[in-house]
Amino acid sequence: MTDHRYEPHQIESRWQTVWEQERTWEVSNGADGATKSYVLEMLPYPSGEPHMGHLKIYSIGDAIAHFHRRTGRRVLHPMGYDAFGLPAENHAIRTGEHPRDSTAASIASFQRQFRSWGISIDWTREFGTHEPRSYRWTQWLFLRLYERGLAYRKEAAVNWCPNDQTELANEQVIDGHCERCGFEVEARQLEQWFFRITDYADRLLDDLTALDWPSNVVTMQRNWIGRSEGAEVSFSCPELGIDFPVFTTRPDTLFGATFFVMAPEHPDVLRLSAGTEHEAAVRDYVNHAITESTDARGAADRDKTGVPLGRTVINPVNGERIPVWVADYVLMEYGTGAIMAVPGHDERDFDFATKFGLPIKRVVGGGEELPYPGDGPIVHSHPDFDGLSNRDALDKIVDWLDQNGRGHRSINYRLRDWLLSRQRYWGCPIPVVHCERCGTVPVPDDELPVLLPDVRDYAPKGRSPLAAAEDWVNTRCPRCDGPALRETDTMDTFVDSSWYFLRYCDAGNDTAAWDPEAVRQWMPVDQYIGGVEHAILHLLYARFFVKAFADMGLLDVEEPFKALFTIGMITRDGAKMSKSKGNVISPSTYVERYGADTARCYVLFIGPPDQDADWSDDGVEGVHRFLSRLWRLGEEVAESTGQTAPLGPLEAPQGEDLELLRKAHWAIEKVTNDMAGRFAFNTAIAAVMELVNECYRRREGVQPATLHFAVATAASLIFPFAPHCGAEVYDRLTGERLWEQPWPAPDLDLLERDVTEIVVQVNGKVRDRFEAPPTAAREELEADARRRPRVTAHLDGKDVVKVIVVPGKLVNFVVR
RNA sequence: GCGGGCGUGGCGGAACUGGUAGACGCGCCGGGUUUAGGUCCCGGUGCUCGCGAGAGCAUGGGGGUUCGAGUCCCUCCGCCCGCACCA
Repeated sequence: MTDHRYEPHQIESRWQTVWEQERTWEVSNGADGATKSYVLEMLPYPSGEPHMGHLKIYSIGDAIAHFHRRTGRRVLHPMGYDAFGLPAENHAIRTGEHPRDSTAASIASFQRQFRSWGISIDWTREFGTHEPRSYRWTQWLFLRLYERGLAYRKEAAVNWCPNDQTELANEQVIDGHCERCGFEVEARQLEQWFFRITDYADRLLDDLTALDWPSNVVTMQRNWIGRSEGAEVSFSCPELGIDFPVFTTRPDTLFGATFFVMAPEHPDVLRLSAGTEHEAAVRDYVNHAITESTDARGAADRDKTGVPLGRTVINPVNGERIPVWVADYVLMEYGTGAIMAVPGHDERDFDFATKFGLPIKRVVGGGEELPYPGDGPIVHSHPDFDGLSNRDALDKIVDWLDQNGRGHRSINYRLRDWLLSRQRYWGCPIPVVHCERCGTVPVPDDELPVLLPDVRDYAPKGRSPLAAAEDWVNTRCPRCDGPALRETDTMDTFVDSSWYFLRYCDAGNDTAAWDPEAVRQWMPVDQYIGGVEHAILHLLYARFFVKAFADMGLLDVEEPFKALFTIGMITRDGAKMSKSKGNVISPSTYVERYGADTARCYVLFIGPPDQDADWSDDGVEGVHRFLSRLWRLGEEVAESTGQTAPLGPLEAPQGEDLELLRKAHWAIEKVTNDMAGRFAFNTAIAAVMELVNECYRRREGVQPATLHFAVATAASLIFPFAPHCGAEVYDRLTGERLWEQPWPAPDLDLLERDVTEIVVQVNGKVRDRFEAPPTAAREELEADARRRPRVTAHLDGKDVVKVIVVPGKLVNFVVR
């Protein structure tokens, strides 16, 4: 063995310099006929330094990018930063450091580390979402959505985080608490900007079927959109001359409605109770309900509360008068903010009726007890429907309602419009002004970007910190030139991340967000990679943007991410890494100690990439040992064969040569399948380990050309995971640049064996094994198997009832 | 409550359509190289019984289908994730 040591830092910096100087990973927009592949990992939020999750996600993406390149595709693999957002702003509030400065420092650290990891990025397309050259187009796109009526303003009860002093989208409220700081969220009424994502509910739902996404993510999106088919039915209140429509998925149970409930926020609640003996009680109840936290109100297991309004409404199907109540289990945001209550067939209505002594009526047969939510024949309803299955009755009842003008088919969604305004500093300014005379006026395209002004105080005080920048706020109306005020809200950072992948296609464009031709070339993203925590928000918003832009003629794809892969977390000692637990380890520690190739290979080798995996320092050592072995083998073979010459194949290899060649081709096939068919990087690396082990075991017994081929193959196969080490070994052996070599193809003829191992079972238990030609006939195999001494021992004195022969595999004797 | 996933040696994990359970790595045991330690190289290593050939038991528990089940079906237990009064 040579006394050379594997020195990853020298090797890695050498190849990184080559790639940087030769701009190896840059790709132009000029099509050259090769199939394109857009490989994208979710862009990082630059805060502090990259962590293990970053190492994992970019190691995965890079492996895929390399594999796609070497299998003949033109690969776009860009990088950028989701640079606006709360952590940088909170840091500014604490320290006074401008978010721009802390963000720049963090970005520099990410850039340094990505380079030290050797990730194959086209750096010419890099940008941060906080740069004016980038958010100029975020604003431009906002205005296009505004023109189409897809961005609008309305006053709404919003989720307000009293700690962060900002409102939150529904998606950012977790169990009634702020997603970021954990504070309990309150309700507030504010004028807010929304995107009309609900217009796209059906398309967002329907197009899920065409996506190659993990099924749990598809299910989560489907549930989030929450499409329900049913009917809208009008209940009238003749005293006040108002009709109250309700949405129901169960119009078949209309005859079982025994009361009617309105949400506390319903605009007619106070009017209905006015003048009744319940007026004061209703007012108290509503005030209490509205100020209560969404957390407490949302709990499904909480006791039902409510008060009667002292009014009745008429059930359109039977003319019955049923009492109206107000109760907080009815939500204003869903349906019409009022429901018909059918306690016999709905658990919530049943609980309410039981608590307040309201009548409970069965109108669908089946089930032992009420409430019964299942199917069955209609009973106690109307002669026209009684006896029908409830499903048939449902259609007939809706038809009847429709003909009589009392209702119609209807669809409701759980999905709400996307609230995008934030009373925050570090975000993209919303490019509109408010003019006393003209109202809301968009800033003209040629005045973009509306630059984020500098302020002294970042702390929110119930309004955006931008409101303090008076010189900036006071402006002229673009329409009438009168005095006007700038919008001081900034955009949710999800707006930035909903289109960044389009900008990569044409990142340098300063006359348009993108050239449609450039986007046509690269979109959709062929493989998107990211954390499952973005399964709903980011992925749904990005899909909405792409559909909206497609409708405007800006794009010709309808879906941004053709395939999605979600990665599992890296834990330590079984727990999520966090500062408070003190169990954080950083990638740089390991890159410095073992080199980037070891760190990258290890995060892939640790287990299936979509599962959580626990970090182990001993495991890192093992991977480092493997790369060292591969490298030393390369040195040894290069020295003994005289280096820099690809050796020709052996003619008619035999014995150990044949065995090692077979192992090499077996590894090629295995790694190729693991890369192409699935994301089994762990077993792919294991296969290369097997090949290297085989090289060591057989290196004394094979011809130099055989060993040379096997080692070069190992280098070639490890390249997507450990590019520096792979390139180095391959270069030593052949003088060629590995990334320019096509991915190896297995010689399947060589893999065909002239004997296969046959397993012999007796009653399903393995008793012996022997070798036979794969073409051996069943009778022959059975006879051979029967002759094996270890088999006869188990057959003696017993009846062979049946013999199963699977040619090329096994013989099973069934005995009694 | 509803929806989805998972459960395999001392540990991380392999096992593609039912057909040799435990690839690969860690750890451990033994041998070699070395003045020694480390490195490195070779071999062994699921559990129980047995000197041994070997036998029995093993993929969370129980049951089933099958010549044959980690894999399919039923059931129970445990853990994880998502949604959670959406009418």
